[in-house]
Amino acid sequence: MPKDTFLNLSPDKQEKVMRATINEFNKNGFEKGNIGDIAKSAGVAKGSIYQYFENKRELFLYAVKWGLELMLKKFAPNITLPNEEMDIFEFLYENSKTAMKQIGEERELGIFIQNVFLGKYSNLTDASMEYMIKLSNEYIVNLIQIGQKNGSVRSDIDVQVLSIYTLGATYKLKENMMNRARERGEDILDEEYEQYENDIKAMIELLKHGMGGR
Amino acid sequence: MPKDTFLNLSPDKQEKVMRATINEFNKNGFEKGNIGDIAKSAGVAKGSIYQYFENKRELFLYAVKWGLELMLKKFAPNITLPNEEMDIFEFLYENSKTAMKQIGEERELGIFIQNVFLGKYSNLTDASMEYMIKLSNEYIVNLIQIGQKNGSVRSDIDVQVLSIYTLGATYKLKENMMNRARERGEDILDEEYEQYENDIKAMIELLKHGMGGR
Amino acid sequence: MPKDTFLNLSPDKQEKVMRATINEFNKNGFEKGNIGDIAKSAGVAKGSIYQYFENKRELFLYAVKWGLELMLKKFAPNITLPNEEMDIFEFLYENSKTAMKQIGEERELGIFIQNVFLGKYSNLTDASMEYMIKLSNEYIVNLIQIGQKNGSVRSDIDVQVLSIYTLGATYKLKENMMNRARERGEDILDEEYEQYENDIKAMIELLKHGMGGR
Amino acid sequence: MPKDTFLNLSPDKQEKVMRATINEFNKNGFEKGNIGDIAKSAGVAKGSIYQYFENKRELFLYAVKWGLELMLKKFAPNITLPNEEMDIFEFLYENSKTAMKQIGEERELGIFIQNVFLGKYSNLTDASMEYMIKLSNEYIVNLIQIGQKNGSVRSDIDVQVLSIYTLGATYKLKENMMNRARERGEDILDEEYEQYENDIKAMIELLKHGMGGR
DNA sequence: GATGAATGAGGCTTCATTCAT
DNA sequence: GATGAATGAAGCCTCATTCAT
Repeated sequence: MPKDTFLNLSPDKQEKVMRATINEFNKNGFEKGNIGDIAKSAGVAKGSIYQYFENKRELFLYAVKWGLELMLKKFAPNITLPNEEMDIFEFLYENSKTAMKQIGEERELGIFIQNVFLGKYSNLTDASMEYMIKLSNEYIVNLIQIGQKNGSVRSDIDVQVLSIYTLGATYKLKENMMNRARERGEDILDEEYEQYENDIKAMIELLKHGMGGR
Repeated sequence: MPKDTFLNLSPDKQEKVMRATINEFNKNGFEKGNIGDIAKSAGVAKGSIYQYFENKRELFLYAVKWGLELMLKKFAPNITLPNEEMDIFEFLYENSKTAMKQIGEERELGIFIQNVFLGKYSNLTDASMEYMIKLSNEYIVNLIQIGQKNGSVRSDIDVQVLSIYTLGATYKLKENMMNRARERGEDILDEEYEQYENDIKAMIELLKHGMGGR
Repeated sequence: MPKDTFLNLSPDKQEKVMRATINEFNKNGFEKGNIGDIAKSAGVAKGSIYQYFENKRELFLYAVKWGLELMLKKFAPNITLPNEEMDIFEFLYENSKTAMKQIGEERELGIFIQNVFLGKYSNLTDASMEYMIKLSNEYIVNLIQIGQKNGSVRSDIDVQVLSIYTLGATYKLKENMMNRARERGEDILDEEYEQYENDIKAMIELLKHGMGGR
Repeated sequence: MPKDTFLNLSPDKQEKVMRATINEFNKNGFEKGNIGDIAKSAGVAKGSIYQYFENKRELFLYAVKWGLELMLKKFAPNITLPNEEMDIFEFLYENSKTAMKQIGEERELGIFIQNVFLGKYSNLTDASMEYMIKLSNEYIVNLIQIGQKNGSVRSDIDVQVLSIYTLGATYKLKENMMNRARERGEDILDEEYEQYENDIKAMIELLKHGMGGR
């Protein structure tokens, strides 16, 4: 969706523009997000933004795409893909720890993407974003189906329901971590890592066995 | 926080203004929400809004308060308060069914309140709103503690973690119901009720026993 | 220019309204002067102001008239009228001391009237105000002519020029006293009276003999 | 205090904006002065004004600065600086004649600056304006001190008092000339020049020798 | 292609005046 | 006549987008 002018920029410049965009929208939301400020902090002219993107909306939308792809490029190697034999909860645990580290390294970006998926910008979603959300949903569904096949996940409940449930159960915890990450400045302390890890463990345990007594 | 001018209006008029407000913010969010349109659809002059409220922000904030209180007034009688002996999950189930009906009857309002608590307007929270959120949090914590005392909830996990988890696990489902309610027009069909009920049951089951195999 | 409704009010009420008016315009000027605030501080309803006066402008204009008349009523007995034999400068001196005391007793009013004559509200002057200004001008002219007749004022310069000159020469000093009166709270100290008196004496001396050397 | 955007404009454009500003404020005062009208009569878009100045107040304040500087640039060469030997009254006379011509050539500007110094916009004064007023005061004090040294001004009266007196005595006359200049259209007739000159002469004479008889 | 000034629609807010009780 | 709520015109200011260089 960006114009060719943008794609012809050096990757460094592109990144600078994108990060400026993401920071601005994180700080002020979409409506109050200011194109002039984005341009300034990216070190380009305001007019240039309009040579790169049709309008504010397109800029935003592409920032989402760009952010997601960066995440994948940067962290995909660390992601173990699910396979037929693995215990799904074991997998989630490992995955979450990875995500935690990612958030550590890419705070702003992580917050941005989270907000997008949490629906903060729900008025802005378009076809491409819906596609991405669909993908991420399929990923979870796939995961659960593997779990059901190898018996690590119960089969008496519909996959879709399980998927939604998982997303939700994970959501608040992530949000919590986001907020803490935000309040904190740059550095993550070891004790915090431990804290996070404990939270994640508890969450996985709950996902697996529920919170019922006995 | 409204001025006396507003409180002196007939309840009918007050309601008309509030519903117009809520509809507008639901439709366009806070920044794009248009005072002129609110006034028009409430059938008052734009200037009148400013005799009722200091500014847009106060209008919004009061709409939240008003919405919550209406919800309570309207549905509180149906809400069973938790008591020492009750099974927490049983309680959640009953509660959710009630909530479901509420959403059916007060679609716009329900969506509005949800959005507020889901953080869509997070820049706007003020002392009074934080207080309400705190209240709702305490409510859940209280619930869980009762459960832990009477053995219906496991005690080896921290109350706060359980509380966050519960909120999250419930959240996506609610959202889902919201969206469906939204897309649908006015009428809820019987089959939908059934569908909702099944979803709720599944969610409670998962909350209780987890999604682990066996 | 006020409507009969105003003139039928008790003098006390009338005074309250007028003083509130004068205070407001002193504080905020005409444009920013707020009818609602005037009403509030006069203890009447905003609508009542419009039953007393046609509009803001008329209210202002009448406040000027009222203020002037009050001044006259209150201080006229103290004012020695000029007579054929008196030394004009002696007369001015006595007059100024009186004015000084008046300012002490009717600070707000004095400031208001001064501002009017100093042209702060020059866009608002109407026929009646021009008439008053003309009167006050004639008063000075008359004074000077007496002086010229009895020899206390030089006759080689045009009366109009002398009149303007006198007004001007007096003006800055008055302004000065006004400002000091304003900054000070309620009380005038004896030393201040002395200070004022010295200033006045110096001014009269300059008026009389000029500031030329020798 | 204007933004760079303004300073980068061609001097012609700057002048056009400034004159439009000054005219508008002369005509309607600050509160009623209309940014849209200023823009229109300067031939720029309303929004542009806000790219030049932070807000209405800054626009006004800069117009004062600009006006003063233009006056200096334009007329400074004609101004004889006071020196130790000169008769102060002679000096004032020459100066006033110059001022008179200036008013002839820059009517609107002259009126504007006069109004500023006469306190018509007293709510708006800021640090920079106070500084200018202080300067102009110092100028007069300096003048008088020279006079006292070389004997052309009496020494038995305080410099500050003399300074205030001079300002005042001059003021009304200037105002008078202003008003006449205003009422008249563009052209100054020769007879008027003569009239002015006579007035000035009379004023100087009064300043010097006073209006006392004999 | 880059730049940054120019544009003007749009929105919040104020408040003199009118109106209904 | 008094009251104070209702009205809506008007104005400052923001800022996405366009334009000229």
